[in-house]
Amino acid sequence: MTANDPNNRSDCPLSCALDLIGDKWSLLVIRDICLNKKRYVDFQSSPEKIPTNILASRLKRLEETGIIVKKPYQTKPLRCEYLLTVKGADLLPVLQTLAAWAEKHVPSCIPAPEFFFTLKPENLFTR
Amino acid sequence: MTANDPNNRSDCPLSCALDLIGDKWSLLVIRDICLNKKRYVDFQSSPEKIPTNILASRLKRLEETGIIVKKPYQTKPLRCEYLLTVKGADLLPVLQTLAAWAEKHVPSCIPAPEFFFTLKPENLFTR
DNA sequence: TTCATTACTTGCAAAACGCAAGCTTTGATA
DNA sequence: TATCAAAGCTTGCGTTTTGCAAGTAATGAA
Repeated sequence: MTANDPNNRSDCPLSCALDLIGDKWSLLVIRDICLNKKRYVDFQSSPEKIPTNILASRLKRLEETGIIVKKPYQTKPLRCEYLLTVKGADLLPVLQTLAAWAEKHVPSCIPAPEFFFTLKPENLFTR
Repeated sequence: MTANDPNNRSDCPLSCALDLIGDKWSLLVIRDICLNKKRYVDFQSSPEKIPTNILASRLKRLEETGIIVKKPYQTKPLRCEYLLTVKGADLLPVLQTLAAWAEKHVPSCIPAPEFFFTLKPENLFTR
């Protein structure tokens, strides 16, 4: 036996987490939602310039893994917004810790705005 | 202008952090070192079974970015161990936060041992 | 002399990525 | 009415990265 779930490399919580969001883009999409971006074009407008096919595939995967939900906000034409679930909002402390690490150790980065570190998961998810 | 450092996708601290360790394997190697693994074979023995060429390339990159150091512990034959720098040890809180998230939200994972959450960066790095 | 260990490197096929272009639905504009 | 723009994608295709297997070099042990 290798892992409870064959999609996981092992049962280690860290390994399981990285199997879900361990890539270059997923956490940036989640960051964007934390910063109140909701729509496809919003994510595309971020400075990292995520390729459109990658964005589509990440949104799909994050939805499939229950980290975000896709919710219509108008019908003609059908337009959806992407929102965090509780599972997704609970990634905020990870983002904050990682951002703090970079501010301390990566000279080329520019500090995140103060308010980012004051955000709390319970204010971010949908119900 | 896109980013201070052309290797970075943007100047966002999160983006900078992910440019360094945002992949499936890097944080697992760092986890291993936190758990007192030091040598090439130690990393290979972890349950995720990292491919040997990937391991070599990650160790190289982590060293180049100042997250780990490669240090000889014997000369005949020359054998080295990999240790965390301060920069690397300071990733521990990220690992702990991410592991806690997975324990809460990923049903298939098995909780990390208690002591993992009691570790502190200042006890992990070399001087 | 052969075998085992450690720490890698190399080759190659498969998968993922990234860029550009195209498509669909709808509302606005001329 | 014809054209245009916006939003949210999909498709094609070349490049890069990954992952598996095998091979290599240095040394010590049997």
